[in-house]
Amino acid sequence: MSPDSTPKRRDPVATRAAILSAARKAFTEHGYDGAGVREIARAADVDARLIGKYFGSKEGLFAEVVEVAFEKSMMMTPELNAEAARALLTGDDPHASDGMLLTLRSIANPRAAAIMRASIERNYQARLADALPGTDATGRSALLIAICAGTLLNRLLLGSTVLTGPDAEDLIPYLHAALDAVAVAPDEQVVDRRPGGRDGTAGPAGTPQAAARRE
Amino acid sequence: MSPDSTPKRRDPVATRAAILSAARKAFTEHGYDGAGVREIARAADVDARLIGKYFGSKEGLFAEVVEVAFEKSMMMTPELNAEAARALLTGDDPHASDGMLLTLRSIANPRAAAIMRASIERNYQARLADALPGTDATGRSALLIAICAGTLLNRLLLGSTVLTGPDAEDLIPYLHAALDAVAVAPDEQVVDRRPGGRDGTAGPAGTPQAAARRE
DNA sequence: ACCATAAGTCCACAAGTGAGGACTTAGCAA
DNA sequence: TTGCTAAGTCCTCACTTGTGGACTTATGGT
Repeated sequence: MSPDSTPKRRDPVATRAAILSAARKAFTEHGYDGAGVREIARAADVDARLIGKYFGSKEGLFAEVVEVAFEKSMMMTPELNAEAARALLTGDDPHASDGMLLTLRSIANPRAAAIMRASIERNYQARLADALPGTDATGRSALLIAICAGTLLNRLLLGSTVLTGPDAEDLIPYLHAALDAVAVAPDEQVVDRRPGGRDGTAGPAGTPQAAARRE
Repeated sequence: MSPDSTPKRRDPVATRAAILSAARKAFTEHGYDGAGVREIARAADVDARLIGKYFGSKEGLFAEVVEVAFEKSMMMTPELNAEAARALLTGDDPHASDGMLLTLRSIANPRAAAIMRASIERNYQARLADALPGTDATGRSALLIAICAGTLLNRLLLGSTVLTGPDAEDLIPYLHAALDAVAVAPDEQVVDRRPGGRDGTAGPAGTPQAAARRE
């Protein structure tokens, strides 16, 4: 991009930030193994050797990227399950699922997986567990993460035809119900699920089956 | 392994099978990008060039591996959700989830993803949808696959501490409920969920919350 | 003004990748 | 027994990977 005419201004913090930003993009797009240091350096308009200078190694750079990857990630609470289900199945915001995509595309590499596990449990799963009422909060939050990850995997990475097609909207209530089955405090769940209870996709639970399937 | 003393017996079908078997193992263990043709050839005790001869390319070999990867995969029906939840969270059978592992570890590569999507929708998701009562069977089967994939991902690949620990058993009912929320015909679901209905992990649904959470 | 520190650059290495051409030779049909 | 097809082997190519050493030069403190 920049011709070698100007020998490049020296700005350590800007350089570091540029590398970090380019790395975040490259890793979420191509995964840990798929993204090369040269490619990242080129995108950051920086010499490749600087990655080693600033972050020690590719692995060190990855660890720092992962650490901030889940910051912009959408947060989930039991009350937001309806919106979460919709976002997971129709998702438009390109940055909401960046952390998940980064994880899914880098999961094949065991070292990357270890780095991500630690960071996720500390920065994301813990917050999620705090928002969950009832027992087994940590385990249930892990389950919620699993459901979200699996849905995004099937839709965005595998490219499932049903989930990418227009009929994906019809599945929102089912995904919503599945999320509620794990997230919502069990006693509330039972009450709301009664036929004649709250309808459609609103509120916790509410399996919208009453109308459909009545042949 | 075999010293070059004997120049190797010629047996095309056995050679082909050996390559296929070694490739299946390598791909499920290290993913598409992580497994090299030389490594596969060495494991099959075969010259690397033969892979090109028999399968055209690494991609061709992968496609054939994927085609049979979900054969031994455990099948799911709404009635088996309890066992499925247990298997997903405590899973011992190393071959039951081979197809899923292969998928999860190769998903970062777009070409591999395209191959897998086609094969999964044709060989696995279709069968699963046939077993689902009610509407949106295809979409719901995609959702079920997503939940299973996400759980295995979090437990086996990411290495979630809760899911790998001994407390994972406590989560079976929650996962069971989530699966039922998608798989079981909605009307049956509501009936069974009533407190005082069927208990524990048995039968469809049955969120086992009655005992827990009563402070 | 000077100079030491460190930011940025260039070249190189060793190892690995997937793929293909040219060759030897085993196995089977005549 | 003689060929001929194809199975198996060897070597090579062109390329990419992450990392490191040695270098130049801008920058800020004195």
